[in-house]
Amino acid sequence: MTVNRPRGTRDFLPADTARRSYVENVMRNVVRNWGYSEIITPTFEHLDLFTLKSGEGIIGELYNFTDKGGRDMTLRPELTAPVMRMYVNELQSSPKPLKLFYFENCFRYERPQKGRFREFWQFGVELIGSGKPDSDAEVIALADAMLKAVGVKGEMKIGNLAVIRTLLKGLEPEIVSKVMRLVDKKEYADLEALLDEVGAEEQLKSDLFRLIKLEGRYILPRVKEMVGNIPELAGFEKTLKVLDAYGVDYSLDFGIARGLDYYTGMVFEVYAEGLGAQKQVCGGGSYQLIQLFGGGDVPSTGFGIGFDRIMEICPLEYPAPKTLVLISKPETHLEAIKIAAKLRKYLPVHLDLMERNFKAQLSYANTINADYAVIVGEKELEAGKLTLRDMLSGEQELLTQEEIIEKVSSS
RNA sequence: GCCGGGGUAGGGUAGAGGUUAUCCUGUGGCCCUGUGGAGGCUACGAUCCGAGUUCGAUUCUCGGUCCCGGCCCCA
Repeated sequence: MTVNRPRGTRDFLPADTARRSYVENVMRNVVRNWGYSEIITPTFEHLDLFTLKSGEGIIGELYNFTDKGGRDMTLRPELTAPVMRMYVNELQSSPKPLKLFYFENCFRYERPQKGRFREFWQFGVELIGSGKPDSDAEVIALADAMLKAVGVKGEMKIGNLAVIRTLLKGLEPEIVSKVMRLVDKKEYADLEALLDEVGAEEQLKSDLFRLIKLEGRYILPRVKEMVGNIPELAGFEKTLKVLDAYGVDYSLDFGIARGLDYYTGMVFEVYAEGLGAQKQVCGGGSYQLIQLFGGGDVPSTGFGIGFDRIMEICPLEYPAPKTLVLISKPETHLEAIKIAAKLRKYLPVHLDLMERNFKAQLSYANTINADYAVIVGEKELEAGKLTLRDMLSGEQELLTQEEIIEKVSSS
């Protein structure tokens, strides 16, 4: 009987893993240079943490379980809630703004398809404690910088929920939720039907449709005509000015309407081509979640990047380090081990572990695509040197260990 | 949860209701104990699972499962 990997999970082979961790570190370097600190939260949490945030309805999409103490638990489906929980538990009195990032696996019980797995990785950022325009702008610019650093070209769309909420303030809360869902899905026919059904005013209808069809970078004046000069727009305008200074390319879209109540103002999404039905590679915005978890009234802004989708379209290749294979004979094998120990301080070194003969060791070096073979034979040891063979050109020269390290490192 | 297309060695494939199920590649060993990539020999290695039809099923039928894509959902 063979046991297969669970549905929706993946094995990452050595080459995949090397590339993934390379790209991951490119992204890490960007966020670190923006002054963000990495955190790690538990792989599983109390089920309540997520039902509190997203409602009981998400249980169907969670990998939840009851532990041996009878507690309802779940593998984490995302990291914003855990980070907020961590904040409330341990970080409330730390200096603001608090700038955190994470790179972790998440689990969702969903039907796998292109760009969607049951175990997937999220790279995310949370900026806690500031609701100022500059903070919103920094988070957007950081997402933009991270995507650029890994060579992903996407379309950045920015919106602000205050606009559509102002427009809809005369409607019942549950109607507002329905409207926002339809807006987000761009189902305009259903939207019109719903508005007629609830007897919305003509003015509201025409404004709403105008609003969600507005596109581009310079549509704010027309938005103001509809909702007036609400204070949120002043801040939003400032955010956009900062983004211009950062040189971020974006377009505005007030049809981004994440239905969940804790999104308060700015929202943004990045879409990329080449991903089939799952085009969104990044989503974020400003939100209020901390009160929900028992903390104070602390504004936050954050985003999550779907790392697996990034890997699908990211053009970066892993620059493999130069690799050596030491080739020895039975008489020189122990000496080769001593030499390997020294060389390994600088370079990846392979040694024969299968008692192969000279020729087979060289053949192994070829098979694994080693860059160099280092021959540790009697002749070399007598001379106090080693033969370095370039596996590509076949050229050989007699060198000291130091010369080998120097030559290989600089090639 | 729903719809469509698939599943033959580690990877890629061919075939056929019937004797030992192809071929390529891979990996180990040998030819070959100080010079790899070629070649030869050799070993390893597969019909997704279950039920049904049949004298006989890997092939046909049904169910399951997994993979791929789409819908729904997307915190």
